[in-house]
Amino acid sequence: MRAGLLQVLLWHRAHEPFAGSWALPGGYLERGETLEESIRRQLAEKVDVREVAYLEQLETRSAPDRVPREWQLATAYLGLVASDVDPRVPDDTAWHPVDALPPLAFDHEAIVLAGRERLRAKLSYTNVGYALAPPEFTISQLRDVYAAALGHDVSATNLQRVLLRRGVLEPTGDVRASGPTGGRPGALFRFRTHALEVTDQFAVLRPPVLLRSEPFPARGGRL
Amino acid sequence: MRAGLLQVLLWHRAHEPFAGSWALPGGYLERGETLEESIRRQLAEKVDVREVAYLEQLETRSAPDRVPREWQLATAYLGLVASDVDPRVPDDTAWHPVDALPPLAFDHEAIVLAGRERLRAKLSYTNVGYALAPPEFTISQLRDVYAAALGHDVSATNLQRVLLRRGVLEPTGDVRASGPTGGRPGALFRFRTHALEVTDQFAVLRPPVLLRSEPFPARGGRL
DNA sequence: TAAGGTTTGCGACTATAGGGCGAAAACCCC
DNA sequence: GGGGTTTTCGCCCTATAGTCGCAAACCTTA
Repeated sequence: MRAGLLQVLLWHRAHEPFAGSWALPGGYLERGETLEESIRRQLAEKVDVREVAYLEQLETRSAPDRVPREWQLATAYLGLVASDVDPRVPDDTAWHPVDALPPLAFDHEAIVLAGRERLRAKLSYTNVGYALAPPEFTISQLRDVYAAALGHDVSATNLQRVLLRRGVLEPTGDVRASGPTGGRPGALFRFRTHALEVTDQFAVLRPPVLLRSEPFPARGGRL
Repeated sequence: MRAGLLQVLLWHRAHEPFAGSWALPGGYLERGETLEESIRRQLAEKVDVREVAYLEQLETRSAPDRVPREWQLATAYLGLVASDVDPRVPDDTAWHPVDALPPLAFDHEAIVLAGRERLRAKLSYTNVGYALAPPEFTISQLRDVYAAALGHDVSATNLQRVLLRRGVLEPTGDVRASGPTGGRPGALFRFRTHALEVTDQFAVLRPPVLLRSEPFPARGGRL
């Protein structure tokens, strides 16, 4: 996430198959390694990205023809890097806006799109935003992050109200030092926790409320 | 799903490791096979279940110690069988209520619980119900199915209103022939489609409504 | 120091989806 | 026809969130 756009880190493939096209970074699992450990290792070793704030398994893809003349399964992960960190990446890799992908190798385009959908959904009902935003931020900054990820405008008023009511954000008490182009400085917020939390409220068809203790709190001796 | 309870089909293991305990049905992937094809094959061949109305990949588990003295990955799937079908299963397999699981082999307990959570979540914002319910049903029957899967009481009134408004259910026009213990016969409904559909309304932070054509539809020349 | 421009904060209003409840309707059995 | 049971339906209430507009706070420039 940079330059106001949601971006993916891609490798430029030098060898067949798909020499010349772009692909998601990845590699083979080593013995005794967890999938997640492997992902983190590949990211660190191969593209020197260590600041992955969130990592989630997407899907294991098994179509027999996904790799030409080979039978190969791949497990895709979604990894998020905050908008304020800018890891130096090797020459053969580059960030690409998700909205304007070059031709991708294998089934990687489907994977990227699936990842974007997953991210968009989770932004709605979890606090994953913590993985995209800087440690502290104004609501406007956060709005830009959400807008980039969601792909449409977001109302700062609404964003603030929703995330505050859910207890996802908390004010730091500070105010941003200097506005970018003048204007009232914004209050700073942070995500209350940097671990994934799900907003329960989306469980429709909720369990009935039974013990409503004190159904009618003493209302002043009406009888 | 039978007897008003959410149930899982389990194998009784005859050999080590975990001889004597129960396990999820499964097996090895064959060359050139898709994971989903493999699952369907295993279910058909080994436990003779062919009526899987819904199949969804859960997660690929890779902990190195999940299988003793071996390194083995497994991809778990969630499969749903409608409450009215009762496949005959071999002697070494049986349905178990998810709420009262026997000790399970490997990491299968975690998988079952993950599957239940996934199901519960998807019942809220998709039409997966079609995979659990009979082709036609009264709201009460559907309520029982939902209650079993969700693990808590469900209001028939509410269920009907919600699913009708979402356009998930449609009335067949018929009425159930004979009530079980007398009482008013219920109207019959069916799921409008038996393919997965997601209720969009849960995307909070929706895109702003721009072109509100006809903001104030001709209200009778009030100046 | 005052005016103008810009951004942020916040409250008021509205819309809508869902939950709870109770009365009426439709059936069975006696 | 009366009593019991289940279903249906309407009404009311709440919670969540989308929209709007004005006031507040800051900067720059005259």
